[in-house]
Amino acid sequence: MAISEAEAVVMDVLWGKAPRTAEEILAEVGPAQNWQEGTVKSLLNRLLRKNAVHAERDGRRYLYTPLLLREQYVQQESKGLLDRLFGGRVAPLVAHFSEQRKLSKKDIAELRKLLKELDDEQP
Amino acid sequence: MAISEAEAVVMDVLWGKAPRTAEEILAEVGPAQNWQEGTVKSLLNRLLRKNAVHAERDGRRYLYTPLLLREQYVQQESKGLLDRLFGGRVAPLVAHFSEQRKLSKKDIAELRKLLKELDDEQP
DNA sequence: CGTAACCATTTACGCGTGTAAACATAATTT
DNA sequence: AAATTATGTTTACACGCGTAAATGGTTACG
Repeated sequence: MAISEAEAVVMDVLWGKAPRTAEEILAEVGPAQNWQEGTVKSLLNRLLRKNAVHAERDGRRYLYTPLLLREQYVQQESKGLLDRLFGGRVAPLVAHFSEQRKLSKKDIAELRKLLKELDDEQP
Repeated sequence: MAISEAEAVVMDVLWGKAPRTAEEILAEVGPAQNWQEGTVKSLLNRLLRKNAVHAERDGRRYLYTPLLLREQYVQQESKGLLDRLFGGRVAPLVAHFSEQRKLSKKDIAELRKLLKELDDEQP
């Protein structure tokens, strides 16, 4: 089953550094998110049930490690959006942002570089 | 309030051609989606409540027209994903697909053309 | 040892969603 | 006019989500 947005916030912490305790996760995410302890615990339990994280006992507490990889998650999410909105193709997405003037100088420079690299790979 | 995925399917029909009756929408979307009549009606009502469509009486039925524009919706959705997963920037998204080898020849060609056009615009 | 502190697990609750069945009402057909 | 059809509106219901309170079980401290 897919992980929800709130759950993804917790995953993000674990992707940043793992393993972590619930307390550490709360410390990193609680203030910004305005979450209580119970909220983080619930999310962790749901992630456990979804096999997105693994918990290992460490004394009286648990250490949580991500099982779902960030790459996998990003892949699913982006592919979903691409399929739903752009016929599964990347160029129309970029065109969309281009039309909205949402491409920064930096984006454009990086895209150029990327295309050049693709050239070099496949001579 | 944001429109849901099922609601977006209905919007898609209306974006394709409007105005439309509920029956026409069902005809276009029912088979693929395995939806009954009631389902489409419910979704239309929720879209009405969210001010995403407008309904105009036409004899005994209604003609539905989109109020929310496809552009707006696509913008919201893509920006959301970009912000959540790629720090709000387009290039990393493209890089991601590039790494996953999900860029088609056609994509690459189109991206090239797009970048060239950007060049020409801003000489 | 009894009790407080610390963690985790269970339970809760309102809300949106997906999916319709029921119901209401006006128009058409018999 | 009665029955049927067409169409929209209301109600339903299970499920996931966001958010947390309540409960339960250990360890630590007085």
